[in-house]
Amino acid sequence: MAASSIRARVRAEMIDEIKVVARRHLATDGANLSLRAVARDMGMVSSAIYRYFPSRDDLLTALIIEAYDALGAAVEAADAGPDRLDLRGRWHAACRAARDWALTHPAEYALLYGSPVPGYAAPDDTIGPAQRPPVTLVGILRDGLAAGRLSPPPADGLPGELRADLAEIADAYFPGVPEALLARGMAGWTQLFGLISFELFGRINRALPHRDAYFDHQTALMADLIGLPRD
Amino acid sequence: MAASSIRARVRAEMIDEIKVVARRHLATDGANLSLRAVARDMGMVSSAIYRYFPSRDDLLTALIIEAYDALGAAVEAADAGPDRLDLRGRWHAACRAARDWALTHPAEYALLYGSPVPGYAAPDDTIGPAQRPPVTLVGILRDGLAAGRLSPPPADGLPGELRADLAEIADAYFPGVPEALLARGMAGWTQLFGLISFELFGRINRALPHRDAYFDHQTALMADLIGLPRD
DNA sequence: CTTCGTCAAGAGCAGTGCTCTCTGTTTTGT
DNA sequence: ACAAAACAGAGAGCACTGCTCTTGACGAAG
Repeated sequence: MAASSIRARVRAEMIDEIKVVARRHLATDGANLSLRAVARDMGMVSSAIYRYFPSRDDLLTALIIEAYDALGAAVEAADAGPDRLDLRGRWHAACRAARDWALTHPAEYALLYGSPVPGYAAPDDTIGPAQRPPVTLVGILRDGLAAGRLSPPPADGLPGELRADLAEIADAYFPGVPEALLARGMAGWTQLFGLISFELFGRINRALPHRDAYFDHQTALMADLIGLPRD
Repeated sequence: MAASSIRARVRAEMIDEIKVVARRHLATDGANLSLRAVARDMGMVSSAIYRYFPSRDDLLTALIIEAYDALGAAVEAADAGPDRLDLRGRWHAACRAARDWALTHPAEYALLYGSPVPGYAAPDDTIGPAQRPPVTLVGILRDGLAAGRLSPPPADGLPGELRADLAEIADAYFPGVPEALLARGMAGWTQLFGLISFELFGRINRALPHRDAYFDHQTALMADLIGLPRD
């Protein structure tokens, strides 16, 4: 058993090293990760990698899950910083953390939120980690509502079918959050994703050198839309 | 000269057919376009393609430019439908047109707004067509401002440096549009892009079957943020 | 009628993911 | 303790990719 675990430990270390090298390749060479190049860097032959990952897609999936978790952890840690009642402070901290992580890990961000690879379908293991950032954001709204520092927006503009969809999501992840507020929270999350993607994928105007200020202003606009108090 | 132009015409038709076949491959097989497969479909050998396009990236660039123009034309046509003073009608029409185009041309949309290919840098020819949708959207705000149906938002929250950046963009594309309003317009454009990307790239909640209603509600929220009158 | 530019084909290079077979080592069951 | 089974890595090979270079044929221009 102890002898078995030494083999298992070597194997686990091998898997880790493959992921580290693969992540390095991802950062330098971009999204088209080459198994052979990873193997070359490790002094192995390409077919040996298949002892540890059944296919290239499985290696990518492992990297994706870890990236989701890293992003989620960064956002959660930032949200945990300010006072619980400082809703705007938490909002900005969480948004900035997501952007900072994306800017320091552009290739991994592209892996998560870029165009999906045609043949590749993200397995179910990814959906849990993927939801950590939006759950954190809407959590800020939930806390604000509970503390009475946030009034739910009018729900009159919501069609019934959409309201039912949103209620289902709220039941699963955010019990007690009214549908209209949830919709606004999702709008904030969509905007955050759009802002980061525009900046990272280079579609943003070149004539916008002060990107930090632009980002902060746009996230503040969304905080206004959601109704976070200024205090 | 006439004989020369017959040769040139055949050449132009050849280029067109390559692009048509390539677009078909793009739609079925996804983003990794294979030159050899295109050549095979045309009954040619792969090296013959290089008579017409110096590289695969150049072929992709041609497709990208045409896709930008198609999307831009769709958005502009939709915007031209409603009465000029029906700002909200124009806004929704333009947003829906962008989404419809993306849903019917997912691979081309991914080419435009997905993760950039590592080695590939979009040439300058693309930035003109790429700006047609946002120019159209902000044009709605400009018209509303000129007609007095839209009041510019307060500019007190804008840092000076950001204000200068926005003023430069406004001078180049939207003369007369105040900085704070331009920022809101860009927020709307970012949100539109984020909404479409989330839906198309599958990151949207599976538990949201009524996507049309969701999309309309989210774009209406942005119209509220911008200050488009309800009437 | 010859010359020259264009076109398509073919071979070939370096690279890719992946499979299969072979050898050597390590762990496991008796 | 020893044989059996599992595992790790190497190597060859398949089908595919983008791209280059050379060769031969054809049509337009002088």
